[in-house]
Amino acid sequence: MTTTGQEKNRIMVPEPTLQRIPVYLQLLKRRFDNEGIYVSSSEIAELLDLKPIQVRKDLEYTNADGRPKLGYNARDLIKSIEKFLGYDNISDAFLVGCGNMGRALLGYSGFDSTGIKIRAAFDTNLNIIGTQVNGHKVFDVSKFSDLAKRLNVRIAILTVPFDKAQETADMMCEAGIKAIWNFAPVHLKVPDDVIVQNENMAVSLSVLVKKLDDSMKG
Amino acid sequence: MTTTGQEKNRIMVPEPTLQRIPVYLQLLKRRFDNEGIYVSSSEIAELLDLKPIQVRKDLEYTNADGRPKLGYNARDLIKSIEKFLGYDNISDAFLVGCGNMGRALLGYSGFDSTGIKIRAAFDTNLNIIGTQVNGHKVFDVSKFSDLAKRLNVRIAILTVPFDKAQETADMMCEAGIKAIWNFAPVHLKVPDDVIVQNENMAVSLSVLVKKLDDSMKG
DNA sequence: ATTATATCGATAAATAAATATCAATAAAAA
DNA sequence: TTTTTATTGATATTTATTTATCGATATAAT
Repeated sequence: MTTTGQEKNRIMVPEPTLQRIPVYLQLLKRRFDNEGIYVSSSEIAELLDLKPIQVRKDLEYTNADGRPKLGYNARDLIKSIEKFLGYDNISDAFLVGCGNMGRALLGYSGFDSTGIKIRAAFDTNLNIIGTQVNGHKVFDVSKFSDLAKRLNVRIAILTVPFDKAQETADMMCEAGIKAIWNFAPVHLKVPDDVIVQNENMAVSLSVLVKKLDDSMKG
Repeated sequence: MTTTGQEKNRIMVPEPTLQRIPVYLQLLKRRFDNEGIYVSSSEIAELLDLKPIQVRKDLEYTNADGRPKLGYNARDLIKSIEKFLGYDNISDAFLVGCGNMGRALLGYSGFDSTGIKIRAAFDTNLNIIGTQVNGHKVFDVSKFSDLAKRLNVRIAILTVPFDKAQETADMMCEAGIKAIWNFAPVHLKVPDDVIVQNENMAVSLSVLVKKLDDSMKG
């Protein structure tokens, strides 16, 4: 019998909740990260256009501890969420594919707070191998496996063209990668113990265009 | 009484379905776009790790017409989905913020198929105003409103730093923009008739890290 | 011509997620 | 001190989404 990856006696967090929790964290760090500040579910809800009940229910999963009449101590809440998200275990990541999207991610500073550090970048293009891209050294893809194993890297960012995506993913999995952040517009086939998070830009844009289309017609 | 934007007597499409439909289209165009080819819900499901029933139910919303024993005519199915997604009405978009992410999107070729065309880019940086970035002319942001109104542009891509995001969104809404694709890690406050699609990279990465963390511990 | 088979599509059931209700509680106000 | 108020958090309800069942049907095999 195969499980879907979740253990039985572990608290199951709904996917929508899981996606909202980092948003709460971003907000809290930006606007409430001061000594002794309290923040209520209704304040958070107001700022994010959600309902207070939903915020409260989501925060329960992080073991946040609120106080009647006051709300949550913001500092404590931030700590609860960070613990929940596993930010204590800072992880290294490798990026493969230094095209437009790869370069953008290498230059993005917003990941520091997520406990992730892009350690190295890889490509097949001889013209950029050996150079630095946004402060990251670029290696030949053939070195990926060795380095990943040596440094025990578990997270990979996949930003290669779509027709190279599956073979790159295969290579990553063989190198011991357990989580792939996939920007190629392709559904990757990976072993059961590998997690894939898709970032399919064309799909997002399609959804937006469809909603606009509906709202114009409706 | 305010509605949430959906009309009463229009068929309501579940959000998860809406997000899967463009994925089907990508797959079909890439692998089944040939004369007379039939494709079944089970084939599609197999390729995307979904269940046939779900695929069939999703496709029903597009008015796809399947045939027992054979499945769907691929060409017809593609047409159904494209019609559903509103690809007939090709739209222009403006992009504001030519940093790393903005440049990546300006260089991304995968949007052509979604019926969207980035017509111009905008920035505040005098060094790049007037230049070309990935084949797109960069204008001063102060020109956005005029041009948007003149060309009747309804879609905007927001790739400015987070602390400029809300004011940029405000400017866009005043210029008549009705759909914002937001890459800033901020929840935007916009009028009810404006659609926002968030692409919050740090959030996605957090979710991935959390899932990895769980799968290691579990 | 008949039978077996693979599929769709309608309806029903099960599961997951969002929302509502309300008792308990701690702070603030009277 | 007592009352009012805003809030959490437990439980219950409602709504949304996924999954199952099964009759109808068109093709292919016998």
